[in-house]
Amino acid sequence: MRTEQQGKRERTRARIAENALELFERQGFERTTVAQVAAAAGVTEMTVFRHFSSKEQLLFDDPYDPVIAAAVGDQPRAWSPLARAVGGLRQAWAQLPEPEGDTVRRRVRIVAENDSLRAAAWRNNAETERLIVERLVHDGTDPLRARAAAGAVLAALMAALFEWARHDDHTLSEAVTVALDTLDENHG
Amino acid sequence: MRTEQQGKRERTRARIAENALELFERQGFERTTVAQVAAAAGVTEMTVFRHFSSKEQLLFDDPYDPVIAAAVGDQPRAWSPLARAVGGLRQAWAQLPEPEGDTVRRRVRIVAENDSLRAAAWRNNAETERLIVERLVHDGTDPLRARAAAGAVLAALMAALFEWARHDDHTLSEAVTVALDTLDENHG
DNA sequence: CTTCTCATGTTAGCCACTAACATTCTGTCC
DNA sequence: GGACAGAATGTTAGTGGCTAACATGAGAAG
Repeated sequence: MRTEQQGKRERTRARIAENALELFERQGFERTTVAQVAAAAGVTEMTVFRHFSSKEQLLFDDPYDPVIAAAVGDQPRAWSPLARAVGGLRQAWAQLPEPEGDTVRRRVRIVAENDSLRAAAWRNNAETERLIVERLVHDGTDPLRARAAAGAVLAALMAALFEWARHDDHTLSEAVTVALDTLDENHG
Repeated sequence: MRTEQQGKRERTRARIAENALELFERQGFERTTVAQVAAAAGVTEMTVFRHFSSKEQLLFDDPYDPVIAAAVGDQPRAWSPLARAVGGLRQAWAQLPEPEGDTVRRRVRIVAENDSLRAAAWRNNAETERLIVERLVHDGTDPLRARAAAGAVLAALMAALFEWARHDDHTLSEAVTVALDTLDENHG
């Protein structure tokens, strides 16, 4: 069966990601070398890069969903671009489950504390942003307004993620809700 | 006089930045090597890095102003965090002159077309964002809301910059106004 | 058992970036 | 004008992220 080889691949990938996370927590992202991650996972540097396109991607496993763009499109076309984007995010978020375990939180925490990684997160969002903009423009929104709305909403989302990772006093959903409400006076 | 040495330093710096911009336009950012930039400027690779902390910084000369944070603080404390941030940006922007020459536009154009550089622009904004957040939190705003508002406003600002660089049909001020209005229904 | 495939290893190299030390150039002070 | 101090640049020798080309080894399939 092909399943066994795929299983092996997935296990290797997971092992690399786990070891990377631990090392990053212990010594910091920048002071950790890809060679160290590889060694800790019992693997070659080359293999790390075959599973993760860059060192940063060791922290950005999570697939960022195009579900969001669709949800934005679902909002009433009479609403302002910002209201549609906020509404879309709220709707998309309601469908996603609260993350299990603490892996996500540990990853986000590391990202939140490093300017370069925060920036890298934006590169990771680029595709989502494009999809939202595309959706809004398709429905007649001015491109500039569409980009502004999409960027603003993603900025709020990232603020929520980072703040949630830093403190233990909110669930992720709560943080996202508060952040989005800040952009949308009707609810805040 | 010390002025002559400083003048020399500035001239070298300017020469490097100019040559870099031309090369980036001709061959693209990633396909241009720092060694090429150095050679074009009649200088060593080492010298390039003494003037610019990284290859990216060759495009981010412009000092991002803490004026913005102060302007945010000037807005009525009764307003919502988002309204204060938007108002602050509007006020700060009104003080700054429309950029002369086409250098700024050419730089932004290159940044706008490259995901990595767009991300790098966020790292460049990190300090501004921190200052805005600090200002809002100091005035009693919840940290999460402060971060969301600051991020949203900067996202809108960047959308304006990128859209302005791409097309010739707006002035920068107009683009910024439209982008900020998108976050602020009172004006949009 | 052989053959094909896919994960992994090996080697060699590019490029951004840094550190340590050497050089040249500028302005100053006598 | 000549010795000196300091700043700008050059040289050399790395480290670390990342890629390309080819080699090996272990499972699946006939």
